[in-house]
Amino acid sequence: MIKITFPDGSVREYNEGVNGLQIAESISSRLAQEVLACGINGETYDLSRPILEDASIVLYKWEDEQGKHAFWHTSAHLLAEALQELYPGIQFGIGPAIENGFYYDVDPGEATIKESDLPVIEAKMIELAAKKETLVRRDIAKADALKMFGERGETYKCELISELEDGHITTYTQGDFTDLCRGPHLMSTAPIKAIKLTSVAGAYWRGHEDRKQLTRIYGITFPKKKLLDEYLVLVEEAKKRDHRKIGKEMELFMFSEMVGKGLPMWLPKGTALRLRLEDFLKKIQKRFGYMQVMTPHIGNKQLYVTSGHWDHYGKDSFQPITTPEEGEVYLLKPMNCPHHCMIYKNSPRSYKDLPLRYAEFGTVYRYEQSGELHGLTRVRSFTQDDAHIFCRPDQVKEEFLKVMDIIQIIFKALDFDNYEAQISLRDKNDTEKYVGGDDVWEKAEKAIVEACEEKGLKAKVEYGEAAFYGPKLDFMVKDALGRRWQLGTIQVDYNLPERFQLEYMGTDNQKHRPVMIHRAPFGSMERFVAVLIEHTGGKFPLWLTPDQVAILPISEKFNDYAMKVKEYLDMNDIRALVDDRNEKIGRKIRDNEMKHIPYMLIVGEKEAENGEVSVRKQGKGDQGSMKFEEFAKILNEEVQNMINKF
RNA sequence: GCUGUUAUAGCUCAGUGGUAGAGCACUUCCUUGGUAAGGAAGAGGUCACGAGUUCAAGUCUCGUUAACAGCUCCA
Repeated sequence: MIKITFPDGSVREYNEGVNGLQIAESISSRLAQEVLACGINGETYDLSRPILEDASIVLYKWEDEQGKHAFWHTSAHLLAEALQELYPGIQFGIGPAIENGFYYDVDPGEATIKESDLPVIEAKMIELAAKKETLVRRDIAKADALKMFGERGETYKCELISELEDGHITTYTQGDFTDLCRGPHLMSTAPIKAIKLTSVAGAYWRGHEDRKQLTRIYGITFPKKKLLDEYLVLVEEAKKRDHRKIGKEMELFMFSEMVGKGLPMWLPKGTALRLRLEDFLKKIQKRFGYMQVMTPHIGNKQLYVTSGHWDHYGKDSFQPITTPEEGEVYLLKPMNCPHHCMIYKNSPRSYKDLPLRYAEFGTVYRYEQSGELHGLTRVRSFTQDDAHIFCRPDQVKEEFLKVMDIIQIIFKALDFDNYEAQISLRDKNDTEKYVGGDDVWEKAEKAIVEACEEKGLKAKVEYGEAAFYGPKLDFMVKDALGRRWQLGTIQVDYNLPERFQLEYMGTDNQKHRPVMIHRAPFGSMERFVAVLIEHTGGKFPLWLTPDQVAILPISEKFNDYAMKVKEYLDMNDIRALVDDRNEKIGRKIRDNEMKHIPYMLIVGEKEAENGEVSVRKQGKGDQGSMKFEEFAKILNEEVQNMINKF
């Protein structure tokens, strides 16, 4: 007998070799129907896998991440089984469960799999799932695995097997399909009731651009059709928050083929929004001792040769600008740091001057690969809310912590509470990619890790994600569809000061090298506004929104009074518009609600006589009447209260 | 850059080889109203661009450009 401990602490005894399903059955038949996988001593097991020793158990259902994971992993195998039938000779790469569903990377040889083929594959999956085939787990010796997959011509699988340790290799079989797989899986394909293959795309084998591109098929499955329908509605809802769609509807920004791809233009309303954000950050930066600077949009090529950027990105950048002068070469600036280094160098610095914090909303130009461009989140010209802090080595941590404070203030002010922090360090096996010695890298990496610890910030460490000149701390936020985007970033850099020979005079009357911190709390104005749009669905906070007030005359007779109110609001720094269309009031309310305008002022005979406005709050309806001067005062107070919190 | 998809009126979209369509938006007229869509009329398109097939192309083929999903990349 073995002892099984349940999550509530209770202990039951079972025969050795009992499995998760039998344990579930011993509790209730309902549970046995719903359970998908189980956790044994923290490791997820198949329900049919025997338990051989005392263990703690957690039974996972659909509601649990582990349950969904097993469900989708088995779905990936079901997809593969269907593909094997429909495309004889097809080769398989990997097919994991992901955050929402699963995918399988396949090499269909001569055939191509197109989006229009997906319904056929779906139908085959449904047909196979209806057979309720059980999944059988087998241990297999490495040599046998290589032989078995080798005979089938599965070169991708063989490559994977060759890297595995003998004695730890398992396969799963359902029906005629056997896959190299660690599991865990459902007991059978029976629970898979609703299937949607969502897209087909290319994906490089093992993520390497220089290896073969396989065909990746994405899908999602559910135990009930109703859940699939709900999921599809959710996705549709999320698409309505797409910043590209809202940006067009609200006239915030545009693109033009004539101007060029990836080159956004800010329309008046979008500009109003962006300028507010910039003012907001400038105010905070002033408090933290920053000084604004401005630099040109181009720089001499030599500047970037010195910084090292030419070596790293020259070929993949907008190409050099030549002039009528022979041999004179400029580059469109892809970052602001070299310019700021030159500002630092403009005069001799003393240890007493440091830290120096130069800030600039600097527009930069990067030739991103065409397939990478994406709305405002990935563009070829964008404005960084950039700053470079030049400090003494003993000031690095303190300065780093202060930048973290600024980022926290901003994220809090705009309700970005679901961010993830990522510490991006260098890949120690590929030092070619980086400039600078191990000692400075270690110092810089240590500074970031310590700063995060000190702040109690839970950050995920990613190796190989550092910039070529230094490690960084990035703040990632998800968009409407769950894609992660890097917004705020802080980077510690010992290298550029070296390359530009930056110096300051120390207390010892000797020259020393300052440390540079690069930071951009928004990341870029473009990307930040994009994510902000998707988070708010276009319902921006009152202090930020382009149009704060819409004045709606009951009839054309009151247009003059409405204009008078608007003029007063204009004078009081309130952004208002008059809807003077020849429409009924109900219509004007509807249209302006849909434009996400926070306040509507309805004016008719009563209001015009008394110098009043009838106030209507977005989504909240009629709020009663008041003098328009009073409304202006209240609105300005509301804005002031919001801003004072920052 | 790569794989797949798409491009028709300002916007959302229908149009499967034979005269270019709808709803919304827009303009004009009627209506002058009280808290989420009043009525009528009108204007608006080199069907992304360029070749080709065909008696005939928005529709089929090829190329280009741009956009969308994903991969790769992201100073």
